[in-house]
Amino acid sequence: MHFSIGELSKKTGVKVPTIRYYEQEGLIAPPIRTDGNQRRYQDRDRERLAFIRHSRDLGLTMEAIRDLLNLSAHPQAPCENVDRIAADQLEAVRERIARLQRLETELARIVRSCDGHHPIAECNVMAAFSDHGKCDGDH
Amino acid sequence: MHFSIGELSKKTGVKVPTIRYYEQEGLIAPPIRTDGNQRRYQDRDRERLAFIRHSRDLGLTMEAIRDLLNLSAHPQAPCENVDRIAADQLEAVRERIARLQRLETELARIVRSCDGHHPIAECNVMAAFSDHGKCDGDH
DNA sequence: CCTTGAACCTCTAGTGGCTAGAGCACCTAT
DNA sequence: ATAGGTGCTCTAGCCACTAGAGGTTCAAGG
Repeated sequence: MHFSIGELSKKTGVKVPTIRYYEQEGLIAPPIRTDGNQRRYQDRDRERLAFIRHSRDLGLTMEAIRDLLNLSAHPQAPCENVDRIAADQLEAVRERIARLQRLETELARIVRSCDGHHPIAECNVMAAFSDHGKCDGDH
Repeated sequence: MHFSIGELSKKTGVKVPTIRYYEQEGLIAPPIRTDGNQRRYQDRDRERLAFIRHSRDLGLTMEAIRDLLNLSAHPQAPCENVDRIAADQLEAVRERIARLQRLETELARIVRSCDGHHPIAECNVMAAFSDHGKCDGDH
């Protein structure tokens, strides 16, 4: 029924200090305590923490998660705001992918430009890092 | 010949506080000062800072940049270590892309699963955030 | 009942790579 | 001579934790 922070950690995969941090930040409610001041959790807490964990794994910021948790407190309200948070996150992920792909192209070109057998003074990789003019895009 | 930190900033696109931060971190040498204690830079400093800036734009960590700068102090040494830093960075970028693409797939599926016109209690997006079991991969 | 040691507690500081702000001094143009 | 734009140092803040110190409590075994 009631379990310790270590057990909650094992059940959810969230590290113990992180759980305490989430409590401090108001993402999870302060649980009840034993006479000796140790935290004791219930299934309710486990579900909420699992939600937070999974949302973090999906790349959501703590702010977005906070918004979702607030929204979930009004289960009758329409879910458009929920969906918008997810759509925004998808868009953000797509932008980061696009940016990284430009980087990858550039780095691949740089790596190909040298075989590792020159003195550094004549290394094309070194030259490429020095000089943006040798790049195609703007990254 | 000699120019102020503001001018160096304009020439390189690195913000003034960032230049001071790089100096503090030992990436660039402390420049000479005016009688009134203001920094005065030379072209040499501009080149080094441009190198740092471009390397940062290519996603290198400050540690990797520090390594490159140290290597460049031995221009006769073979460039294999330089090339390895670049190759490692390329590999890191590719891993981040792969991870983000898994995320994108998952998020796209989640976003598609709801049209925004349900009460939150029945929202598939909300359900997907709660429960990793509904996901394909492990992100 | 007592002891052991694993797990818990709070509090502070550190991570990376900057950025913002306070409260001053200086430098250049008029 | 003065105005205001630029410079200086120092401290704190950002995000989302993570690490460590120094102490307390809990559960299992004797």
